[in-house]
Amino acid sequence: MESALTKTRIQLDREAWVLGAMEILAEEGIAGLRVEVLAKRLKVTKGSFYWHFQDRHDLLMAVLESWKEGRIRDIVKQTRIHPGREREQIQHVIDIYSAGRSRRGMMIELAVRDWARRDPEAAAIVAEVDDMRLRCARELFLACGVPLDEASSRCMLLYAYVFGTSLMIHDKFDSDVARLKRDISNLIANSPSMKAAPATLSDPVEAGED
Amino acid sequence: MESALTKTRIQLDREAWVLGAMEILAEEGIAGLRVEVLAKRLKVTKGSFYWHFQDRHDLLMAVLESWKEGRIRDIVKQTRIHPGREREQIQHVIDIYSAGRSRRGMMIELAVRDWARRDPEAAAIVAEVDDMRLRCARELFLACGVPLDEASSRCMLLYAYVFGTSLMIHDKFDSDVARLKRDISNLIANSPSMKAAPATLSDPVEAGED
DNA sequence: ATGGGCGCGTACGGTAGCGTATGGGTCGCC
DNA sequence: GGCGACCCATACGCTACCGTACGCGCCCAT
Repeated sequence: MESALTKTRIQLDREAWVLGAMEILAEEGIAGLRVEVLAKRLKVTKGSFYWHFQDRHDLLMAVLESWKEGRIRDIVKQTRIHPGREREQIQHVIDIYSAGRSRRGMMIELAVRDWARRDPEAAAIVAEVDDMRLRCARELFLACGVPLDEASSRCMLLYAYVFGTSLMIHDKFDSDVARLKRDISNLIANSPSMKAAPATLSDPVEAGED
Repeated sequence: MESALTKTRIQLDREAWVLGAMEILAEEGIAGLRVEVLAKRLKVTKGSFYWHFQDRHDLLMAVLESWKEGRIRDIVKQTRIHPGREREQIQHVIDIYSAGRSRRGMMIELAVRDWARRDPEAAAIVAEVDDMRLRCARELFLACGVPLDEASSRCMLLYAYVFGTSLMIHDKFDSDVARLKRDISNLIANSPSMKAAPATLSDPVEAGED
């Protein structure tokens, strides 16, 4: 057992460092992710850091990998075909991000994408995640009876919207935000070629941290 | 007149510094906008900088102001009502950003928005610009005969899309990018309540640097 | 011609951050 | 009970950057 004096100071492993790094990434962006700052947050010194990681770049790659795996795990969970509930699942994907829900997740998402604009390694990861998400979401549209081309367009619009809306500040613009979000959701997901009636959001499909 | 020896080394003024700052902002983001780096790019030392600006914050505020004015000038130009050409103007607003055109403008746009996520002063500027753009774009929809609520939803979707799509990396996803962009543009701008036939992009409405 | 302000260079102190060197403490295990 | 392996602290050199102090040349007006 750990000595009684160490209290909560359990040994840190790589995963703990990566988790801490995600916190900072969400709050400060990639530029604010500094090893001495991270160490301070974890109540240790960087002597510890350089035991677990070769250098800062090593940490950043671990962060990218961890992020990628989490995103892919979430998206396959959210888009696993539940016959008859596809429309509902599409709605759920839109809501997860575009609603204020999961603010932290979106902050990390935006930080990683900003990072990817200047770092080819981050860009490669984002490309993978985007491709995975788009293909998975398209399957949902296809399962609803939407033609391939239209399905591609709609899920592309879907993701561009959820990321883009998180970049905007439109407090003053509209009085009825709920209506706005509902209308936009319909513009994205309501195809005339869809068989089922538009879903009005019943019980959540599955609870993802995403 | 300037001495013949100074050649191109015209005296720097605030505007020249702000223009240089915009360049760096586009390439490196707000975190990379350092006064010594900027001075080096302008072939002077920071001794000059601190003559024109009180400190780094002073420069950043000037950059924000300059950006705001440019964005507002562009949007009012692009959305000044040309009777009968409103649909075309909407299309133009979409194309300006979502097409690869004006990459530099979008880089600055994204850099400022990333900046605004952590800086209240930048956030206030972005809020102003967003509000202006949304209202101007809505006027175009209204002029096409689209009802108010729907016009609000569509122009909100429009801007969220153009910013969001610039954050994504979807090279592998679709083979026919042109069709994709055209389809999405139609999803955003083609309302059943619009009187005119869908525009197919004739001559450019007006050439804005935006 | 000359004095003063404008525009910039030089030099300095201070902080933050990266990576390294090295030593020490705490386990498990024989 | 001693020996590694593991985990971390301390201390150091180095670079980048901020902001300040100060000095110097140039131009314009008197």
